Amino acid sequence: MPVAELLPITDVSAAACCAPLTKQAIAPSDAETVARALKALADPARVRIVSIVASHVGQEACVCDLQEPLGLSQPTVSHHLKVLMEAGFLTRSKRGTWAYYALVPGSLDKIADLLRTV
Amino acid sequence: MPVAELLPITDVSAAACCAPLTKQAIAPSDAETVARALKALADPARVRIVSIVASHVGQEACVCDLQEPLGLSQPTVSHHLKVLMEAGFLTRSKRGTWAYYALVPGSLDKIADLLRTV
DNA sequence: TGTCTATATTGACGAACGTCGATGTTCGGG
DNA sequence: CCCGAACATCGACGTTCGTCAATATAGACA
Repeated sequence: MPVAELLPITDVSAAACCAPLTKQAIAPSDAETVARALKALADPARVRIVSIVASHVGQEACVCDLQEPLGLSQPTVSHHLKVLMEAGFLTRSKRGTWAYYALVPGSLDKIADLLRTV
Repeated sequence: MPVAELLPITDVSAAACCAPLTKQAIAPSDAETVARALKALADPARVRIVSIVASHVGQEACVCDLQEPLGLSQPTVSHHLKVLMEAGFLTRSKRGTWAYYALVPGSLDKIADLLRTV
């Protein structure tokens, strides 16, 4: 995903307080993408979920692995898992009655790299 | 800041679905710290502010540099700047009538590193 | 002193968020 | 075929968030 894109740079002739640029700022649409990913992680419970999942072998865990350490109700845990899935940090694979959530490899590094280049 | 800390690991004798651990998960208090920092960046306008500030020479810009490209009212811009300051991503230095906001060196790398180790 | 300019603060409002209880759904075992 | 277990979805509630108009503050300059 390209981070530094075209940005409609308005004429810089005006104010006296404005310093010159050294590079292009992030494009608004890319900013929204980054913000959406960060928002998915910007919750203590979800940070812990990602960490707990990553701590298990194979980097996957079922809901029953999460509910007790988090101290949250089962619907709330499922809600957070859904948010993390839709943001691309977790995948779900149902085996029998259990639903196993796995960390998407490189997803955390990807957003971390984006942060560095912002 | 230590990321992998002691975590009250409950007895793992119970369920059949639970996979073993390979490391300790993040401590709840650290998760809250990470989440608080991410929440400060989890907004399109604030991502753009950080990017625009970082794009200027010396990695600093005044409010007048931000208001027009963001397309937000001046109070809203000031509000976002305050949030980013309190989260430790920006500093403020007033020179004359203008307020210059500068990127705190390494603050983005710090949170990026935290994300990798979560 | 008084005015103008740049920025901060306040108060208000609608939208989004985190949480829960209740209910729905799906699967395995008797 | 029915029951129980694991998980998802729904509906509701209180809180937080992003935004703005109005107002306050602080500095530059005449």
